[in-house]
Amino acid sequence: MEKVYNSEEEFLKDYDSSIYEKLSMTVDILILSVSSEETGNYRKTDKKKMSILLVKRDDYPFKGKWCLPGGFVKIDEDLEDAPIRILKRETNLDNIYLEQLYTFGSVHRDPRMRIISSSYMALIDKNRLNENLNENACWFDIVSINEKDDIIDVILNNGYENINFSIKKVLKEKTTDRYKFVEVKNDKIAFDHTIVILSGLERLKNKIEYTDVVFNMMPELFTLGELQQVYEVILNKKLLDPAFRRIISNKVVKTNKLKTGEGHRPSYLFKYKHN
Amino acid sequence: MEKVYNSEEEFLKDYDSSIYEKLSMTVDILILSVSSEETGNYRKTDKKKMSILLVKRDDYPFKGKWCLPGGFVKIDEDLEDAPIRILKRETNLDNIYLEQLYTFGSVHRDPRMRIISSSYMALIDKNRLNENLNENACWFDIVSINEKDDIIDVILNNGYENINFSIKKVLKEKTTDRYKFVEVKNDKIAFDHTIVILSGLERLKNKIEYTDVVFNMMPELFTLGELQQVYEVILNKKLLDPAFRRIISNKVVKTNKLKTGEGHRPSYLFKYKHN
DNA sequence: CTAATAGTGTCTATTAGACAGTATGTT
DNA sequence: AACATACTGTCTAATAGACACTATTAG
Repeated sequence: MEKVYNSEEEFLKDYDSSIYEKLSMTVDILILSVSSEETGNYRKTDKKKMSILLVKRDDYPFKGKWCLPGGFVKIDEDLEDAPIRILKRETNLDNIYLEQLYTFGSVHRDPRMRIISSSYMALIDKNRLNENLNENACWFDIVSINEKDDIIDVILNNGYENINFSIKKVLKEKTTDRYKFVEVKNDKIAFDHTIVILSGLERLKNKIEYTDVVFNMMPELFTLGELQQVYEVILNKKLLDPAFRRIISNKVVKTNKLKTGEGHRPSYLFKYKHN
Repeated sequence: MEKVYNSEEEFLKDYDSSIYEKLSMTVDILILSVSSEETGNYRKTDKKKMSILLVKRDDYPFKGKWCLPGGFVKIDEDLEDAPIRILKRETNLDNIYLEQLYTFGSVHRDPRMRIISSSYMALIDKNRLNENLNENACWFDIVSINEKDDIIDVILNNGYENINFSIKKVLKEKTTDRYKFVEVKNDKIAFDHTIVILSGLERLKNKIEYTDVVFNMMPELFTLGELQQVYEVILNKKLLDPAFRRIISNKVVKTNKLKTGEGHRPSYLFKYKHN
């Protein structure tokens, strides 16, 4: 016969947590930033690209493949503290914008054992790039993202190595409009991290329209041209100057400082304006 | 000295998964629907309210309090299959729109042991309400949601019992625009489920604007008046008829059927149009 | 007839898109 | 001077908000 408890304290004292089969939890972080590539022409502005931080696995499983920085959630650690700790470990950066993306939990997503993983997105100011990176970590530029017929083709490059993968957008039945990503081609990225990468890029693309998250990727002072380039690289399309300036006009404040020495008319530096 | 593995198979055969401390994973489902309340006047249309399904806990912890339907994720079950199973158990419904909301993982969110929980939102057609409900489950109408000075006050009612809780929207520092919900007053709802409820309602409010998810809450055939009422109850504000009809005109198809017997001009029935 | 909702026409205000123009520092 | 970007003015197209009006049924 089952024991009857009269208070929560009494119940908890007796509680045996081993009756359920337990599992492991990890977090994976998609660390996004915008990098600049010299054009060679002293007049032209640098070409901007999105970049993501990947880590080369030097252990099984997926030995030799690239993956997102991540790690196990400690038993006495809040879920949301895990990505902060891992971000610090990999980039030595504190106080970074982090946002939970999605929690993946297929039974066989990790060949070792049952692992459920929460993915996070971190947005980093480009000027903090390449400082104190963990040695196994490496920035990859997103060379191109091409979508046609529901197949998304992505090419990454870190200066030495190309990574190319393809994902298909598959409509779910009972959702009227949502789709999920399914890997079509991928031989260099471990786990389900290609899906995480695309989910994060898509999330950022949406969020840039109705929030101010971009400013987490910007330095304290920036020109409107630079800000526009970041928008363009995230949205993956050209914007018209007057329209762009109209839209961001109430999110920024003009300073009296100028950015000069660029081979053309100098531009005013702006700051983010909290509302 | 560490053993060197030459293949993934070899590595996995030796792998001891017990080296990490494990934890339990649950899912909680916010089941949302729209209910109708008779007005007493044969001419007037029913008053619509959002409703959510809550379960009374008859065991510790939180014995006697209400919570969202939920349960443990089985060790051999995909994460996303768990909410499907639990939804079936509680409502006997299949093929329902389900969407992951957020994964909560504070160390002490469950007093028994370390549990991380993924919350899901399910959207149900009002005409399937109250059929084959699990006996411990009960629909609560959202009587009111009032927001002033970043405090959100919610009142629920199931016909017998009132539930009233308050949540504060607190800005996070390093996010430029995101806030999180913090409980201010709550003595009837278990765990962190008040937060899940508000997150879901907010998500739905946003998604109704840029997706077609509403139609998961509608029957096969509906009038534009009914559809508009569902929009209004989700957005918690009145809409102007012409504007509403313009916006949804490309999402619906008019049929030649009429809804009559309402004490006023009959209205055409419409169907959802996939695009 | 009346109460109540169904459904439409149209005016106005706001916002988005597009283009063309002027401005200015570096080499 | 010429190049490249900075920045603005303005026209047009599209969209959103508001109001007023007509239509149609059950009782």
